[in-house]
This record gives sequence, C-alpha cells and structure tokens, in this order.
Amino acid sequence: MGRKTGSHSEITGPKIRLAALKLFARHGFAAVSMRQIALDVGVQAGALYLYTPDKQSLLFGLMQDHMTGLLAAWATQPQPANPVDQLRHFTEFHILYHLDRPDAVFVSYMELRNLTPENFAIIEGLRRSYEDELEAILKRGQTTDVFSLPDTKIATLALIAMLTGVNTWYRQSGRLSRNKVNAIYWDMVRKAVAA
Amino acid sequence: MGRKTGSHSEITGPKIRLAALKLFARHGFAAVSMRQIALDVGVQAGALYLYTPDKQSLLFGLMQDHMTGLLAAWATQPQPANPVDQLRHFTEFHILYHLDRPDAVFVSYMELRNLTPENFAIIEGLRRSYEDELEAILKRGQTTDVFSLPDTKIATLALIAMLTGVNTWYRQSGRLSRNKVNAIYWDMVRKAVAA
DNA sequence: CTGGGAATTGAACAGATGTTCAGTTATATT
DNA sequence: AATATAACTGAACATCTGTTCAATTCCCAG
Repeated sequence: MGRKTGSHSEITGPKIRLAALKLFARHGFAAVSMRQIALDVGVQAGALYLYTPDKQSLLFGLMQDHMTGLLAAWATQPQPANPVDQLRHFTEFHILYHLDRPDAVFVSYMELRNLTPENFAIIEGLRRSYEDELEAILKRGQTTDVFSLPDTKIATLALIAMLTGVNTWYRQSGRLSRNKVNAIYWDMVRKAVAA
Repeated sequence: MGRKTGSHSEITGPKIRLAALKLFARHGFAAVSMRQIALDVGVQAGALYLYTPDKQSLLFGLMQDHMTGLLAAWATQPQPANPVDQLRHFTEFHILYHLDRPDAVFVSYMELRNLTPENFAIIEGLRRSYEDELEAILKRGQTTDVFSLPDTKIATLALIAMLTGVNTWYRQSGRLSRNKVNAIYWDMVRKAVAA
C-alpha cells in the first residue's frame, strides 16, 4: 500500500492537528498515543511523522498556535478611550475567544508540565504577554483613580483565573446565553476592581 | 530477596501515597509509571499492589481523601453570624487550605479526566458539595441584601476559580505573605459580590 | 527459640509505546 | 505517455506499560 486517493498535505495536516487537539483535551497528552491520533485521522501512525518531527513538537505547536492566535486577535481589537471600557472589552473578548476554543484552551492550560523546559519557557512568555495586556489596563485605571487595587499583578491573575473558569462549566445547551454569561462576569469584574 | 529490614505497612503505605501524589502532580497521572513511584519509595513495583488494587484506585484514593478532607475541615470551622463574615471566613479558609496542599489540589483539579466514570461521579459529587457551601453563603447574603448577584451559582464557580488560582502563582519565597494574599483576595471578593 | 503471618523481591506476562524506513501508490509536470 | 515527486503503508525496532505470583526474608507472639 502507498499513497491514498485524494490525499493532500493541506488536508491531512490540519486533520492531524485537530485530532490531536481533541484527543489531548479529552484524555491528556501522555494518555494519547500516536496510533490513536492516526486512527482518528484515518491514517497509519508513521504518516504523522510527515507532519511533525515528534509528539512533543505536535503538542508545542498546538499550544504555540493557540497563544499567538490569542495575542494576535487581541492586537486587532479596537481600544476604547477609558480604562473601564477597556476592561469591559477585555472581559468580553476573553470570555468569547476562550468559549470558542475549549480544546485549545484546555490543552494550553493543562499540558504545560508535558512541555520540555525550552518549549515551556516560550509558552510561558506568551502567556505573560497576554497577562501584561490586562495588567496595563488595570494600571491605567489605577492611576486615574477609577480602579482601586492593592496589587495589579495579583488582580490580573485573579481576574484571568476567574474568566477562564467559564470554560469549565459553560455548555452550549445550558440555561445561559453567551451574552448573559458576559453580563454576569462583567458585573463581578467591574465591582471587584472598583474604586 | 524477601521482606526488607524495618519494613511496616504503616510506613510504606503513606510513603507510596505521598510519592504518587508528588509525581502525579509533577508529571501527570498517565505520564507516571508504577515503577517510577516504586523507585521514589525505594521498593519494587510489585510491592505497590499490597497497598492498592491498581493504579486507578491509587489516583482515586488520593483525590477522594483530598475532597473529604477539605469538606471535613470546613465542617469544623465556626460559622460567623452574618453572611459577609461568613464569606470572609470562607475566602481565608479556602486560600490557606489550598496553599497548604498544592500537590493534592493540583491532582484533584487536573486528573479528573483520568478517572473512570464511576470514580469521576463520586469526586464530582464531593466537589459539588463544597461549592454548595459557598453558594449557601452567597444566597443568605442575597436575601438579606448585603450581596447583589445576578446568579449565585455562577458567582460561586467564579469565586472558587479565582481563589483556587492562587495556587498557580503563589511561591513561599515570593514577595507576598499568606496574610497579605488573603487580604488582597478578600478585597476583591468582598467588592465583587457587594450590593 | 520457634512458628506463623507480614512485607517484599524478582522474574515473567502480553501488549502498548514513539519512531524509523524501504517499498508502494497517487498526483502533478512535462 | 513518461517521469518525478508527494503521500502513505506496513512491518520492524527496542523499550516501557500495568499487573501477577511463587519464592524469600523479616518481624513478632507464645
């Protein structure tokens, strides 16, 4: 047996990444074998190595793509004039972007310990950059006295933890629409940082 | 080779649970082999099966012990008179209890997907019970108009996510004492739910 | 000091693991 | 139609996996 009919790298490549993301999110990186990913794609395990040098790079690529995608998407967002509106916009952006990519979010937060030290440092740097975006907003509000925070860095981490937590319970079929979820969280965020 | 000098089940048993907890937290359940746990304890892999029927039960036992310990500890806590003080007390209790057990917390939150469905249901039930403790406080404050929340269930999950997030960044050698951390988080929690 | 139970070893089991590669088939180019 | 290259197979590799168990050694009660 050799090449399969209708096979193209632009199709198989994304298929592999998608299957890996799904399976890593569901069962965890270490619990998923290359053969399971291959089975999900409909290909033999050896074929995966045409698209990734090894399993570790596959994981790293998924996490890196997620983080750079997140940063790029935020970079294109218009910045409102005042810190309160900026924070509202960040809150909404964060919740919606994360709700749209549950698998990538899950993997990016849960599989950090399965990265090599070098890869971990890179992902950690990207995450830091994202946190800095929020902290910048909080600092601006702090200096203009519309926010009151004992520690902007801790507040940043606390808010992000709270917002990302939506992914653990939100279900599309649940009682709350995405807009309603946004409103509920914005109410808490707004008050939590209020002067 | 047979029994080792000075060997007793009351010593080896806890040693195994502790080593498993540490290694599961560091590398993840699926990434840790029974042989690695045995090596850490200083014993052969076969000896582990005198203390657990299988690897799954070892994980489940650790998670169950953590959750029941958490619930039992909270149950012994004195309940202040008004909801605001109750919430303050819950916040402090949660942060300190979790900071004291980083490995158990990490494993209990990260390895849920490696539990069998039956074991998952049990752990999930315990977690629900703990969430209900916080939600009861929020509901009491809501009815007495000291809290103002669009949705007490969501607020519960949001606050717990925020508080548990401390474990991801807190380091004993860091710039903030545990009391300072408590104060910072209580400031945000108090305001977030305020009427 | 002896006998019985408690604690552990070390080897073995069948199967799964990540990864490589010579061989094979399809697609694209001329 | 012939050729080149892209895509994939299937088998093989050494090693690791969870788990079992007869044999062995140690502890302790009588």
